[in-house]
This record gives sequence, structure tokens and C-alpha cells, in this order.
Amino acid sequence: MPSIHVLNAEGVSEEREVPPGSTAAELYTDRSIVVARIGGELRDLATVLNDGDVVEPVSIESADGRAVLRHSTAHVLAQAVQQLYPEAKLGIGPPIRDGFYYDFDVATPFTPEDLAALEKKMQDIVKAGQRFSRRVVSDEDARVELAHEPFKLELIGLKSGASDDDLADVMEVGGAELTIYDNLDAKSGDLVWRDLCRGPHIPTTRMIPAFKLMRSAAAYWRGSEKNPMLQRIYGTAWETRDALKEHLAFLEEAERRDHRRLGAELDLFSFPEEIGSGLAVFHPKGGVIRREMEHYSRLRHDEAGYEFVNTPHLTKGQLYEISGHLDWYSEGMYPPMELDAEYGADGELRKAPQKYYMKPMNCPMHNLIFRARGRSYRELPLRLFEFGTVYRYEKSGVIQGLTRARGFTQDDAHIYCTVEQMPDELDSLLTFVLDLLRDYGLDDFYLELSTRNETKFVGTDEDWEEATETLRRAAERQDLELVLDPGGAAFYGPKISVQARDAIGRTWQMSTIQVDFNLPQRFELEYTSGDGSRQRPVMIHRALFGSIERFFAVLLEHYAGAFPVWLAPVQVVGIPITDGHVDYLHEIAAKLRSAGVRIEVDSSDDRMQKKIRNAQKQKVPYMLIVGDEDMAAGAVSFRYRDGSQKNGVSIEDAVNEIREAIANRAQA
RNA sequence: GCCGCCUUAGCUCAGUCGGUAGAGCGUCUCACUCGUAAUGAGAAGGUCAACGGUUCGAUUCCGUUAGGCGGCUCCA
Repeated sequence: MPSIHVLNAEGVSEEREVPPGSTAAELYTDRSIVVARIGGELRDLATVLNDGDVVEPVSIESADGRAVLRHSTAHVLAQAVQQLYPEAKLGIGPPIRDGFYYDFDVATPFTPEDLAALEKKMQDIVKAGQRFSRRVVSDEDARVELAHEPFKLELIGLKSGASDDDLADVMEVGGAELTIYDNLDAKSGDLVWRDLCRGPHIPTTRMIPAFKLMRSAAAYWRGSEKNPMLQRIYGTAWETRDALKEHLAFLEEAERRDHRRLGAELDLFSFPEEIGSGLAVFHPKGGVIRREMEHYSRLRHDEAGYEFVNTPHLTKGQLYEISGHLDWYSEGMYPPMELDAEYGADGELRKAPQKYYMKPMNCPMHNLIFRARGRSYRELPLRLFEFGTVYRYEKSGVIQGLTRARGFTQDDAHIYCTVEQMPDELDSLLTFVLDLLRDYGLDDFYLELSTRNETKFVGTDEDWEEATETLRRAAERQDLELVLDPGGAAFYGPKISVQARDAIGRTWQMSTIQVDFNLPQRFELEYTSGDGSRQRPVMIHRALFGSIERFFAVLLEHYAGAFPVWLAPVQVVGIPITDGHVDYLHEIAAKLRSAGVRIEVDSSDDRMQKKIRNAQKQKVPYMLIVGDEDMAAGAVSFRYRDGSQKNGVSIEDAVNEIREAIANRAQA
């Protein structure tokens, strides 16, 4: 009798004897167990156990369990598609974050009505309770069986040509052996449908508790622009109906917070068509928020020893020849303006035009400031800071609100220091960055360390080694989760990026801190060291917000438009009960204004309830309401954004309360 | 850039199977003067994204362009 080790959910091992031929399924009665981890690998519950196996249950609610559920649901989708559209060819169908997709080659793209029909078909398949059955096949057999599936054939071909590592992510052929999963009818056991797949799968389609098709979109086969476009259907699947509902509610919440929507509702910014795609204008209210964001950032940079510089938006191409941008980045740049060309009478070129470019990056200009005169080691670290506006010609399809624009302002700093100074500098820099982000209201971070891409880099092994280690040590000192991103660095140096989680748990890449070996060399940057020798400084690129526009969008979504008082465009709205209270409110408003508070008095002829509603919809932090009672007592009544109220507050106390909340950058 | 969808009043959206349009909110005017999320009445507001084609006639059908949305690719 085989003896196996059974691990329970808590990881406690228990030795057990089972009859020969027993499967993992026989160990569990709990229907929420969908697959098992056997010897560390996820396997079907139908897997026959061998002597010495260590078996661990995987619940549908776990990350692995959900992935398997979603993968199986993708199979159900593919089956539904081929039943409704027999000519559809299968691409790939993996689980992804919060769901799954499956790619198909079909003559016409799917419509929303098609999705509804497919969803119905899928429900039938789920109800039918088809069994997922694993079958090992040889390459040759698979080719015969899947002769009508050109994309699957391609994957089989790839597998025989490539190492397993290369295809580890491909659900279809990523396993050690080639397998096909058959969907078998619950009663007759007849083959209903099959797909090339490494598995594992849930035992039957009936174990899909809740799913929904989300949308269809096109996607390149195997992710390359050179390949044909397939039609991709996205779906989601969950362990319970409630979990699905919760996920849909989350998506709705995200939509409600969408900065493009809030930007229009709160009159913060717009993208006038006349200006061009991806180029924003900030309206007065958005301008106030932006000014406060920038103002506070300047204060902190000043305290932290940065020096402020300014550079033009436009430059001759020569600068980007030196920096190398024209070689490797010209596609991302606006095409040049050609100036001062001269032509002869017959049109022949007598003097070549001078090419000017909009700047896509600030660093080359900062380098010119560094080398404008000889530099001494005494000046280092030299920290140059600028709100530098850059223009990048993003492809039309990638532009997205303020988060992906064609013109945006970086809070860009370049720090020039000696190799010896680098550890301290990076350490204090990271602390500075995180502290500042916390002041803006983000407090849940993790760090990502991107290391060298072995096929694409400049600089010596020692440089990389040292810089990477220094970054790692600085990161580890922050007591935050550190995620490695091997090979993710730019060619010129390793980087740390700060990822922030917002109020509803989404992560955004915020600051990046990047060591650069390339530009100091290209610009031949030097300083004179204590012994009189010329040395090359290390350069650190650092953007904290990334771009102000993008950070603006992140904060807008994080706060769902309800900015903390210090950032709120209108901090207080004065609401009179009747016209007779307007003058009194204006007096209070004058006091608050002289205390630096942004207040408006709503003297429109709306009713007071309507004024409250308006202020509420504009997410104004404080409403000061005044009626006869307040006026008689020389007081005001607070209504806060959360709906709570505090009545009969003396004017002095009211002014102090608001002033303090602003000065402390209080949340809520 | 690629694929699909979309563009009607300031905003959100109806509508016209080809005969030049409608609501709510907002704006303006008037009345109302009210204690914590919508007072009532009236008015103004549209080359139906732009251009071209088909047609007696195009907001509607076709094409091109611009912009937006969802993906793919990209994000130095």
C-alpha cells in the first residue's frame, strides 16, 4: 500500500496509507478543494498517488486555486466559441490577474451580443458538468489531432524547438510533457471537446461557481506586432457569486474614481481637441491643486539641499546626439522643426536646415548646467531640480488621460556625486522620497529593484555590481517589501522604483531612482577631486511624482476627488440659510481669506439644501452654514464632507480649526 | 501604430428603418427667503465631430480625417 504524506491547510503533515491506485480526489470531501499540490506541483485531483508523495489541498479561494478555476473557465469559453463558431481557431487562454482570456482567430470580431450568447452557452456547459480529463500525447499524435488548429501546431513546434524554460509561462505547452485535456460528457463519458493544455484543471465544469465575460478586444498572436491579430475575450471567474459581485463592485468603484471622469465633473482639467491628443489644460480649480502640490514639493526640496534650475522646452538636435537619444529614442520624440535652411534660385539646398526638437527628457540639459564651468568635489553632491516639461510623441493608441500624455511636467532631479557619496545619497534620497509621498497621503508602499539586462547594458561589471548592491542596501533599510525585477533595468544603470497602493488597493509606479553610468561619460562630466585629479561623477536620475500630471491623476483617484483640505481647490463654502445671512458670511470669509483659506460664499438664489448638495458634489471639505441662530450667537455651523455637523462654533474657533487642518495637511 | 466600438445642446443620454431633432442636469430670467444632499415657472442653447461620396434629399448609408473608449504593442 502506498504511504503518502498528507498536508492539511495549515501545512501540518500526516502520514497515511492509501489503497493502490488512489487519487488525490479521494483524500478530500470538501468541494472547495479543486486541485492538489503533489510534490510541490499543482496537479489534477484525478492524479494517481504514488508511494512517498506529499499531497497538499489547494482551495478554490487560494491564489493558485483561483488561477486554476479561471484557466478552466477559459476552456469552457473556448468550447462555447467553437460550438457557436465552428470555424474559430484557438489561440491561447491563460488565467490573468482577476480573470482569464482566450484568443481566437475568427473572421469577424465578437460583438457584445456575441458575448451574451457565449455566456449563455458557457452556463450550459457548466451545468452539464463535463469532466476535465488529462491525456499525455506524443508530438506526432498531437499534430495529427490538432491538424485543424494552426496556432496550437505552432506552439507544439515551438516546444520541440525550445527549452522548457522559454515556454514556462505558456499554459498550453509549458509542462514537462505534452498533454491534451478532454472535456467528457458527465453521463456518457463521450468526448465533447479538447484542448492542448498542460493543466491542471478543476475536476468538472460544474465546479465553476461564478463567472462573467467582460469584453472583447484584439491582441497580436504571441504579443508581436508582426503577427496576425486575434480576437481576445476577457472574462472573470470567482469562487462564489458574492466574490464575483464584490469584484464587479470594485470595478465600478474604480470607474467612479476615474480621473478623466472626475477631472470633468470637478472642473479640474480638460484635453481640448484643438490643442492635440494627450495635451492637457488645467482649469482654475485643477490649477490650485497643482500649485499646492508643486509648492509643497519645492519647500521640501529646498530643505533637502536641492538647487533649482530652469531649462528650455526646445533644443537643437546636437544635444540629443550627444546624449544618444536620437539614436535610440527618436521614435518617441516629436519630429524636428527645420529652421534657417537656404535654397538657391533653382531650389537646390545651399545651407542645411538647423533641426530643433521638443525635449523628451531634462537630463541632457542638466548635464550642460553641470559642465558649464569646472566643478569641484566640494560642490558634490550637486542636486539639480526642475519642474521640467517634456514632450514625447506617444503612439496614438497608448494615450490615456493624465497618466499617459504627450506633454507633461516631471519633478526631475539629477544628482551628481562621487562614488563614495553614493550610498549615503541613495539612502537619504529614498527616505526623502517616501516621506514626501506620505505627506501627500500615500502610505502603503513596496519597492522594486530592477537589475541588469544581460543582453543590453553599458558600463563595467564592477560598476553595475556596486550600484546594484548600493541600491539594494538602501532599499532594505526602508523596512518595506522589496520585489526583484531581474533584467528590468535600463541599459545605462540599475534602478529602484517605489510602488504605491492607493485607497482601493491598486498599485501605481511612483518614484524612480536610477543610477546612470552612460550620460556622465557621453557628456564627459568631470570634477576636480581633493588631490587635483579629474574624476567622473556618478549621476542619479530621480523623479518623485514621475510626472506632476500623472501624480495628480493618482491622487485624484486615490481620494476619489475628495482631496484633503490643504489640496482642495475650494476649502470652504459659506452657505446662508437666507439672503439675510450673506453679509455676515462675507465677513467670516474675509477673516478666513486673510488667514490664507480658499473660501467661497454661495449667494446664489438656490435653496440652502441645494447649496449643500452642490458643495457636497464638489467634495468641498467644509461647509459653513449660517442662519439666525448662528448670527445671533456670533457663531457658525460646520457641515463636514462626511455629512456630520457641529453647530454654534465661535468664529475664532472655526477659523482656527480650518487653519490647523490645512497647516497639518490633515487627511479627511 | 494595430484591432474593435464610439462622437447628437456646456454635461449625461434618447431619437430619426434617409424628409435637418428631444429629455434630465447645468446656464439665464422671474417668483419664493427656507436650518444640513435637488422650490417652482419661463427662456436661451444643436451646421447631429469635420470633410468628401451616393441620393431629389444625409445627422442617419459609404469613405477619409480628427478626437474619445477598451485592448494589443510600446513606456527610453
